[in-house]
Formats: sequence, structure tokens, C-alpha cells
Amino acid sequence: MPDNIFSLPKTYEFKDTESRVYQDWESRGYFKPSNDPSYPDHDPSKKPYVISIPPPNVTGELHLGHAMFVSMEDLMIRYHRMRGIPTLWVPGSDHAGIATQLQVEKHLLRTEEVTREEIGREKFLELTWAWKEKYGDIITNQIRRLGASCDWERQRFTLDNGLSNAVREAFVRLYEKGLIYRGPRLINWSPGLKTAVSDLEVEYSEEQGKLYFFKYLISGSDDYLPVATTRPETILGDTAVAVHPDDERYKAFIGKKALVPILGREIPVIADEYVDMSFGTGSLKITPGHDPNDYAIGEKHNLPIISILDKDAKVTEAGGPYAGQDRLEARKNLWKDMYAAGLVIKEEDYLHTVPRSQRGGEIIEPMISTQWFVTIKPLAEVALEAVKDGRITIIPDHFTKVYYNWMENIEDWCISRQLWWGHRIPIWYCPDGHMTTGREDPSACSHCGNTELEQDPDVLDTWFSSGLWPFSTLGWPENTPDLRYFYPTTMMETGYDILFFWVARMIMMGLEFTGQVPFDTVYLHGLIRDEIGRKMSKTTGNVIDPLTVMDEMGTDALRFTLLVGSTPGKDMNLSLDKVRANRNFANKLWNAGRFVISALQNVPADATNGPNYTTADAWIWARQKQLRRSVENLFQNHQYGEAGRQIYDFFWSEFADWYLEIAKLQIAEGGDRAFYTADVLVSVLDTCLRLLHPFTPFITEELWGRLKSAAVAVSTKIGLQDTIGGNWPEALIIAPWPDPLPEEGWESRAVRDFSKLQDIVRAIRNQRAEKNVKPTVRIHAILSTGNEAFEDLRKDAGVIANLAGLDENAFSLVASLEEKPAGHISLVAGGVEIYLPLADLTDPAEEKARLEKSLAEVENQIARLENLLGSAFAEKAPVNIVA
RNA sequence: GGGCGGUUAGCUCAGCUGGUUAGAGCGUUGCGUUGACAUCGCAAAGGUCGUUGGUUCGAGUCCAAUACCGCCCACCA
Repeated sequence: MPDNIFSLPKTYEFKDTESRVYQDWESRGYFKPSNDPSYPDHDPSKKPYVISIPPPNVTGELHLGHAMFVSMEDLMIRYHRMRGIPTLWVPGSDHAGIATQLQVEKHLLRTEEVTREEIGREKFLELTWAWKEKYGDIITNQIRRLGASCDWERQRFTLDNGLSNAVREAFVRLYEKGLIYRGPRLINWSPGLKTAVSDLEVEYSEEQGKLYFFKYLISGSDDYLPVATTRPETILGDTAVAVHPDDERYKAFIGKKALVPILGREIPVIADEYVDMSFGTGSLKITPGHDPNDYAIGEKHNLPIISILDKDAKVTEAGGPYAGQDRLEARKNLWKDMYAAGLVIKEEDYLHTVPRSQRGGEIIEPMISTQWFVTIKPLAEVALEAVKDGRITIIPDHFTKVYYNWMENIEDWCISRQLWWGHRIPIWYCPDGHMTTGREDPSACSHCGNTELEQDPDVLDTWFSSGLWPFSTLGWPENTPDLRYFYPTTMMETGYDILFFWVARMIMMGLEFTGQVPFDTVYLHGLIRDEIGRKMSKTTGNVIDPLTVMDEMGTDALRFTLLVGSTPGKDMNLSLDKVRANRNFANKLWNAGRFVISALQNVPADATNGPNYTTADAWIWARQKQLRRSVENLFQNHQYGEAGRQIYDFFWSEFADWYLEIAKLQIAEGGDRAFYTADVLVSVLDTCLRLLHPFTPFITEELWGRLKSAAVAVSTKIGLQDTIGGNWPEALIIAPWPDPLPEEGWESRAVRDFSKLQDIVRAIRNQRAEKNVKPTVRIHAILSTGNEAFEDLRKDAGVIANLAGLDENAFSLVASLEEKPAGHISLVAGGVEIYLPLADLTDPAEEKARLEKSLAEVENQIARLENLLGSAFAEKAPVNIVA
């Protein structure tokens, strides 16, 4: 058969379709905002819907986390676009300091066997930019494949000129305001990466270690304080031993001097309530240089700080004989020497938490280092308020508490990183140690005028620039038309795992620099795990590659799975079975569409008489209306998954399973019946495609285009009911959204009538199956309807007969029956008595059981009704429920 | 230590402001391919909704307690 307008290919070729459809959308400019502020006809009063993409790592490769947020945000964008709202989705990528630098370093080492130190900063940055140019498009092209309808002409990169300018402005403003300071503090040092990292970049893992007990000798006596530690090497940096002031055992030692093992340094025994008398030995060694708690105690007691580890985590000169040894090596050697010196008491197995780098996995070393910090409390207070007073809504709600908790206990943010790839800190030092900053690079020291300036070698934390993302991408600090119109943005959709890293910082920085919240809603999705709930990781080997999934089953199937399988804030386990099921759904869509389109060639272009609808027509129309109301309600509440599920169910188990089957009969009747049936078919299919478009954009666009062509070829009067606006739009992506229609009185009646019909058909099918009547065999039946329902059911007798496999010639429908026909089994369904001539095939015992079961059901129902009448139910329950 | 989430069919999970008989996918059983679809259809089996108590005419849904699993934050040597 030729591939004409009424004949679709048997299978949906998603690969060809996806790239063709995407290119078409993009080239026609559908991704651009409909009310662009740079155009003369711009209407500033139309409120836009704006999302800034969570910028992926520029050298990254697509994983399911990307697939998740792209699907979700694209759904939101497409929905609003179809509602006629000017939408903007700003794409871009992040330079991702550490991640990218590591990747390039690894590459250099592998290919040219050089380190970054060997080639120098300038050359290294040059190579990294080249790397970015080469690989930077990979991720954005992969995001395109997912169907992302973002405005690519507004694509940004955190290191591009505009955004670098924004970073400079932000830094200078904070500095001038006194909210940025530099100083030696105890920070988290990553010896492998050789940079400081923020508190958030440290993860704690519970590990089996040892607790080492040893003697702290008291100077000038034979007494000692027993002390326990998990890290003996830090003994080298001890500057005090602390006991609880009320501890009777050790009171006498307070104020005396203790001797650091091996080194023999004298350090004071101090009293501090921080010490827990009941834990360990009850006395605590204090290493302010390498432990956050000890640092705090050290500050309080004015203790000196000794750094015993350098940037490679090797022991410094302060470690005497152990200088130059690695931290673990020193631990072993020191302990051995202490053992020899008789200072060891014992070792015990001990489960403790070890700080590890989120990136490299190596042990993080707390140490004293001079770094840049943001005084965060003033920013946090404002950001806290914005959520508390409802200017920002977090979905799901329970993350609001998590946000509060973090904001209320926030610590200053270490923003300097000892890396090269990133925004270099805009501070210059003169030989006298003065610091100069500025929006332009200074030529002389602002304090002494010295022109010998040297810029701080460090760069800013990647999240410093991402924190500006919602407004820097729109042109800030310039007051651009985009910034004026699109800012504040509407929706921040991202994973809950970066609530603190990113979302919280955008809120703080947005409020600080623009005086406005950067977005009004935060929607947090969950993480994607494998099908048994494990985190996906390369080492476990359970990673599902979205690209492979798309290749095998299509983008729509993957999107639908991610969107419908997820609930806000909850992790989802992804299994390929689910994707497969949704690929089957796409197939179902295609075939149903194929049927509707091919059916169109057999219908007249117009009706000769006014509208005349069947029970099935009224039913599917009513259900379609109900669906639209429900979907709208769910969308308003951000329950996209449930909305998708309902559309899926409606399409498959109502439209395809029932209406399509009946439509075949109605079209075969020809004439007006065929015309009106086609009208309903096309209208309902059209509605479904529109509702599904945000979920599965490709197949719906493709099918809709074909449906439109076929419908238009037949008649201008088919398929243009209600909202749809009177004529076919140019493309589905910009077609009007099926708005909810007000409920009308006839709807519930139509649904009830049809479900009666379904009950009857199901009951007969059930008996046929039980009695093993071949599907092709048409059987006789008598339906006794009662007077009331008789006329209604008579209209649908043909439908019942066809769907239930009854012989139309030997099938009788009567209002009442004098006596029960012999040799028939009887059923009751949909308020109708049904007699089927299947008694011969019936085992009496089975039949008895069946009847008893149905009797029990009837009794149950009577009991319920009686209960209803007698109880307070009728009095207290609302009328619509009672009815 | 503080906080949060989960516990529903064999498996993986939905179930919104409490409302008739608790759903889906996969799996299982039986039957079935002359034009929408075997990536399918028809029929079916399968659940004391973790446990206990409470509120209510009515609880998977709300409240309290409890058990188990998971996550986040803090980080007592």
C-alpha cells in the first residue's frame, strides 16, 4: 500500500522522526519566547514563564540525572508554551572547576605525560579552553536529543565574558560591603587535589579504625594522663591536654605541664567543659591545627597552633624526626617509637567517621590555611526570610524544613580554590601586602600606588558563579531588556542533592545582588537509582546510559518513564522494563492514530442533519472532559506524574480499548453516524496528543501532523470541537492547551450509562471465557432489561452484540421475561438479567459456587444500603457522595 | 545527637484536599492473529495497605505510639 495521507507506516520510526521533528521546531523558532523583549511589538505586561537550566558540566556526558531534569523542565516549558504564555528556557553549561581541571590533567598525563605544573598556568588554561571548545558541544547536543525546547540563542557558559563580568561585579560588591574576608582558618584540605574545599564537599563515611590509648607524661613527675586518639600522628601538633574541670581523677593535673611524646615539648593541661568525662579516658589531646573542635578550644584558651602536615599531607618540620613522612607512615612510625618508649597503653578496634573528598574519595585533612571567605550570615538571614514569608515555595514541602535547618546553622563559605580553571580572584597584592580590587584590573595599588601588582593565584569556587546563574545569564549586572522582562525567573527545577550547593546560594546571591528572589518556585526531583534502589555508579556497573536507552526505545519512552515514574523529592528506581512498557505505549499511540487516520477516508465531509451522538460518543466525550479537568488540577499542583498516568490510562483503556472498537461499528454505518463518529475520534485523539505533548513531544508532534493533514483533506469540519479554536494550528508544539471545560449535567449520566454497557459486555465475555467458547463463535443471548432501561439499551444492542460476540440474529432484548429460559445460565450485570445458552457446558458445582458468590455480593450490597439508610451516613455525608 | 522520608499484589511502584468494590507496569494462569496494534487483544488469579490505639457516618489517606529500612545534617577523642 502506498504511503498516502491516510496510510501511516506500520511502525513508528522514532530515530528519523526525532531528529527531523527537532530540527523543524528549532528552525521555525518555536523555542524562542513568543514575547521577546528585544522586538518592537514586545508587551511588557504579559508575565513570562522562565526556567534557567541547571547548567551541566561543560565537558560532561549525559546521564540519567540530566535526562530527568531536562524531561521535567521541558514538560513545564511546553505546557506553559501551549497555554500561550511567553516562555523562556535558558540553556548553558558550567565550567565546573575541579571536575574539568582534573579531566584535562588526566588527559595531559596520559597523552603527553606532563603535569599542569610542568606546562604552566597560561598554557594549561589555553589547553583547557581548547578542550572545552572540542567537547563542550557534546553535552548540549545530547540535551537536544532529549527534546529540550530551550532557546539556544541565549545559551551561556559560566566562564564567558558576560558571566565573568557578573562574577567580578559580585565579588567586588561583597568585598566593598565587607562581606568577603581573607585569613588563616581551619579549612578542609584535599591533599590529592591540593586545594581547599567547602564543608559541603566533604562526605563522611563510617569506617573501621583503631582507638589508640597512650600516656601523656606530666612534666617533672612519674604521673601521666591516659589519652585516646584515632589519629596518633596528630600528637605531633598537640598544644594542650584537656580534662573536664569537675573530673576528680584529673583535677590535680590542671595547670601542670605535659610532655608531648617523642618530641618532649611541654604543653599545658587545661580544663574545659567540652571534655566528656565518660568517653574514652576522659582526657583529651588538643590539636588546634588539625581538628575543628580542637581549633575552637584552642581559640578559647589562646593555644598556639602547630601545622604538622603540609599541602601534600606530609609531616612538616614541626614533626621533628618524622618530617617528610606521609601522614599514615608517620602514624605507624610514631606509634612504634612510643611503644618502645613505654608510652603505649593499648589499641582497640573502633568504628568512626572519616571525612573524605566528595570528588576524589581521599581523606580530607583539616588544616590551617589562608583562604577567602564570604561572611554568610547576613545573606542567609534574608534568604531564610524569603522562604518563610512565601516569596519562594519549595516543592515538595518537607524540604522547606531542611532548607531552614541548613540556613540557620550556616558557616562562612570558603570560596577560594587552589585551581587554575575558573574565575580568578580579582584581588591584587602590592609588595607591601596591600590588597586592591576593582571592576577593572588595577594598574596600581589603591593604598600606596605601587604599580608592582600581583594577582591572587587562586580561583573562585565553581558554585560562586553558578549562584549568580538565574540573573547573570540574563545580562546582569547590565540592566538588559532580558533581565527586566524575564527576571525574576519562575521555576527552579533541580535535584534535591544540590539544594545547599546551588539553590540556597542562588537565593542568597539573588537577593543580595538584585534585591529580588531569583525564582518563585523550587521544584526538587529525586535521584535516579537502579531497579533495586542502588545508586548508579561505574564501579557497581549498574549505570543505565540514557543514550543507549533512547537508541533502543526512543526518547519519548525514556521521558515518559522518568516523568510518570517520579514524585517530587522522591528517588525513583529505574528499570528498563518500565521504559519498555512506555515504548509499548508509544506503539499503541501510533497504531491508534494510524487507525483513526485511515478511517477518515471512509467518512463524508459533512453531515446532512444536526448532531446525533451515541452512548459511546457521549461517554468518551464526557470522560475526555473529566480528564482535562483532572490533568489541569494535577498540573497546578505539580503532580505531573499522576497526570501522565491518567492520560495514559484514558488513552489506552478507554479510548483505544472501548471507543475505538465501537467507532469501527459506527463508521461502518456510514452517513451522518460516520461523520459524527469521525468528528469525535479526531477530536478526542487531538486532545490526547495535546495533553501528552509535554511528556512525549516527538511522537505526538509527528502523529498530530499526520492527523491534521488527513482531517483537513477530508473536511474542514472534522475534529475542531470546543477549545481547539476553530482551525488547525501550525504545529502541535504551539497548539493551544486543552483547557479544562466546566462540568455539564449530562456528563455523569453519560458515564453511568456506558459503564452499565461495559458491565454487561464484561459479564458475557467472562462467561464465554470460563466456558471456553471460542472467540469467533457467536452465541445466542437473552437480555432482560426491565422497563426503564429497555429503550436506552435497545439503541446499544448492536454494540453489545458485537463487543460480546453475540449472534445479532438470535439475540433478543426484552423488557421483561415471563419465565426463565431453560438450558441457560443466568447472570446479572449492569442492572440487567442475562441468559446465555451455556448450561450444557456448565459444571453444576462450579455454577453453584458462582451463584453463591454473586448472591453474597448482592447481599453485601443490600447490607450496605441498609446500613446507609439506618446510619448517620445519610445525615452527615455530603449529598453528592450519598447519591 | 538532630531532622526527614519510606513500609500498599510475587517484583518495582502510583494512590492529590479522608468518600462507593485500593490501581499500574512487569511477572503468573487460560484463551486468541482474515486490516490500528503480538511492542497486541480477551478473561482471570493475586493485597488483614508494617503493627497498635485514636478521630470520623466513613481511614491506605488525618492524629499518637511502635518496629524495621533508607536518606540528610552535626561529628565525642
